Amino acid sequence: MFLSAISSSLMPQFSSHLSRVVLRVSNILQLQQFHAQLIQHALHRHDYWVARLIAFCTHFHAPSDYICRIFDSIHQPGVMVFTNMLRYYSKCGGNNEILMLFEEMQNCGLKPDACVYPVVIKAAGNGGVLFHSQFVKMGLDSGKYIRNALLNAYGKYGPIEAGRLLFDEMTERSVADWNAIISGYWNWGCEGEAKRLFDLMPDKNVITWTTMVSGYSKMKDLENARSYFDRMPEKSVVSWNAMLSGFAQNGFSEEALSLFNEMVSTGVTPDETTLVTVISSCSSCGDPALAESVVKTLGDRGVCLNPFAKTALLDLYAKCGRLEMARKIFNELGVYRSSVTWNSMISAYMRTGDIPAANELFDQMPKKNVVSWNSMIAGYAQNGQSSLAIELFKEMINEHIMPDEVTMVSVISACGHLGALELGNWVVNFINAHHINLSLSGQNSLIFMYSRCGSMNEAKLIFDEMETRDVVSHNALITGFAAHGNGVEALKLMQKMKDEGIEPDRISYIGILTACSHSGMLEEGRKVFESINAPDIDHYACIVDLLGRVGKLDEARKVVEAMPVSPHAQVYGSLLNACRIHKRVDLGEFAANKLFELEPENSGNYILLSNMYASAGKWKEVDRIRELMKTRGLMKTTGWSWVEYDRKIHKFIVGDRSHEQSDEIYHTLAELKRKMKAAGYIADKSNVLRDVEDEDKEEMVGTHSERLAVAFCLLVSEQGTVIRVVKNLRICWDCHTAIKMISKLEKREIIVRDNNRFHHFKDNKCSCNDFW
DNA sequence: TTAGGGTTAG
Repeated sequence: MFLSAISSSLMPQFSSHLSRVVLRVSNILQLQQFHAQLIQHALHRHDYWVARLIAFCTHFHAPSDYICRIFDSIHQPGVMVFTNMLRYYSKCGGNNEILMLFEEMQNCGLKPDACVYPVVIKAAGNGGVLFHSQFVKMGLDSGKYIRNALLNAYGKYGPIEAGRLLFDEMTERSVADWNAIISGYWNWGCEGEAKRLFDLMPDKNVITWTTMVSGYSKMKDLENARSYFDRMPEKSVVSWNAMLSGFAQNGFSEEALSLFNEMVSTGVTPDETTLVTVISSCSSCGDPALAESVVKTLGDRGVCLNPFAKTALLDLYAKCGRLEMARKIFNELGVYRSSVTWNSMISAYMRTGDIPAANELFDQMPKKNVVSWNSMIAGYAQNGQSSLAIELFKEMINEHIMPDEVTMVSVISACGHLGALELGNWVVNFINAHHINLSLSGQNSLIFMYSRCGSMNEAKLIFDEMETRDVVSHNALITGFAAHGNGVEALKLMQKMKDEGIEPDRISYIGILTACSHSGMLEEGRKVFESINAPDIDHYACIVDLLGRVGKLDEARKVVEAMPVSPHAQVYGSLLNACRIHKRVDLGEFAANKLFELEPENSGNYILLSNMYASAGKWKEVDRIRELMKTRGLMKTTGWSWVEYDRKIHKFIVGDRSHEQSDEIYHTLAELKRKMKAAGYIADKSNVLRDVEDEDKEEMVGTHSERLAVAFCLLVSEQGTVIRVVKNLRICWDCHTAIKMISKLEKREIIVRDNNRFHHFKDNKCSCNDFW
């Protein structure tokens, strides 16, 4: 029957025989027999028959190299062969091949069939609309399918207004045209116009309704999505899938699973896409057993796992900690791995902290996309490798991969962890220059970054300018106030968030209590602590710290002894620190002994105790602790000190001479020493200079690297500017004294970060109110 | 031979 449409001039002499063969082709084997017949009759280069052959290949999913061989064997393909090749590539998503073939076809002087244009427009992506004016000139713009393809291109890539103009000009509009423009409006977030056209549309079909469901889902308006879904005159499996993914992608995985049950009990047969969404929902619920049972049940009904579903399953196993199962699927997928498969496996390794394995896959990955880079950058950041995260971000830019908001959240957060403000500011400029829009989580990360870098004014500015704020936004700012010892602002913010109807969570309370503690606000802190519904162990650590810092050491000890849960190291750490400040050796020894039981390997605790003895002038005890550390093999653990300068992080360690400006740094240090001597800072009980001369002791108190960092800052910074010493600068007693003196000698303000806390040194004074 | 649904990163 289909042969009757072919003009007789194209019919070769054996056509009647072949037509019988053609009619019998119903699988790939018969297709090959048909091919053999063509060769036998020397028709394997004839345009019409080869075109038929390619159409069969497309229909029966013949391997691509088989089809390419057929195409390549024709020296001068005609319009029909080209057309069917284009259709083949259209079916398997070979957009580049379509554009190349289309060009080749024109170069050969062949006039493409009108049916080719919609395929080419679709394949051209955002370039599809460029054909529009060409079609107008050629008089092709009245073609039904061409106009629909153009409408789709405008809907997907914009400008949507141009699509609307085309739509309005049309005298006859098909259902597909209406659907295309409505879908286009959803794509551009124009809910009002999408709804208006939906209401105006005369004959809506199931696709129209489904477009509305997925449109509202994408706008996170699940109430309306569900309402349209419930009102649909008929539902297809795609409609169910749209509603399912609406729930799944907006974090309502349990609702998705219950809708899936409803779908099955209604008698709708799920397809492979359903399976993908359901597996992903099981993954969010942390329920691999459910996913396995669904896979099995649907498998029994003939629904199989396509590469999408297999990737979803891989991700499920990865997230449930079954890495070997995930890797097995990854290996089995072979050529069917997509970039999503690779990315999922990379982040699986990063999640378990296996950076080398993630790195290996990243290097092997054939086509990296922005998510691949984001997975790596976030992975580094989450594994405490902030500097490497930033290095990778720079590499990404060098490779001309455009970062998105997700990239920036990781990078901003990495800058925050490093306390690298200059770098942070550069990142903010980058975001502005490239018009990267920051959502709530992006703005929250900015507040975190500025707070960690000590720029509270900037942090507040971001906070104040935000349209909506959540508990994380408030916590980021409260934690910043806490680090700066600003209890008043922290308490104000707590009240403000309550007024806005946002209930403080455990993190908020830790921040507020810390702020009170660093400001010496005993009564306010007590009140807050008493108001917490069920204070946890960290809240206890905060109140112990507060009581200890203000000198209520016995009360602090009573709280520790009366705690409903057994205290962790942080609780005893706070107590020991308080004992150091107030020189309460007896209680300090009690706390230290508890700490040595809980964390025998943590050299910081020994240093804290040693510093307590030092502040009390008990030098014999200081030496005893040093010996203890030596016998326990804890002398090697010396931290790096990091300084941010000119958007680079400079690292220093004890006895370090690896820095390229080492000579100048040591020279500056010696100069400082000379100035201090001249200013009379020699013979007092401070061990500042003693440490500089005694390498052994330096290692114990770990201040040499810090002083190198300070010397570096002095070296590179302009007179009078703020010096920013970042990360790992544990300010022990002598270092604190040293920086105070430096600030006076050099007449500058020095800002030093001590873990989460900032110290502003100016004119031999420090902003903190500890009793140093 | 047109229009609706899918997996990954913060």
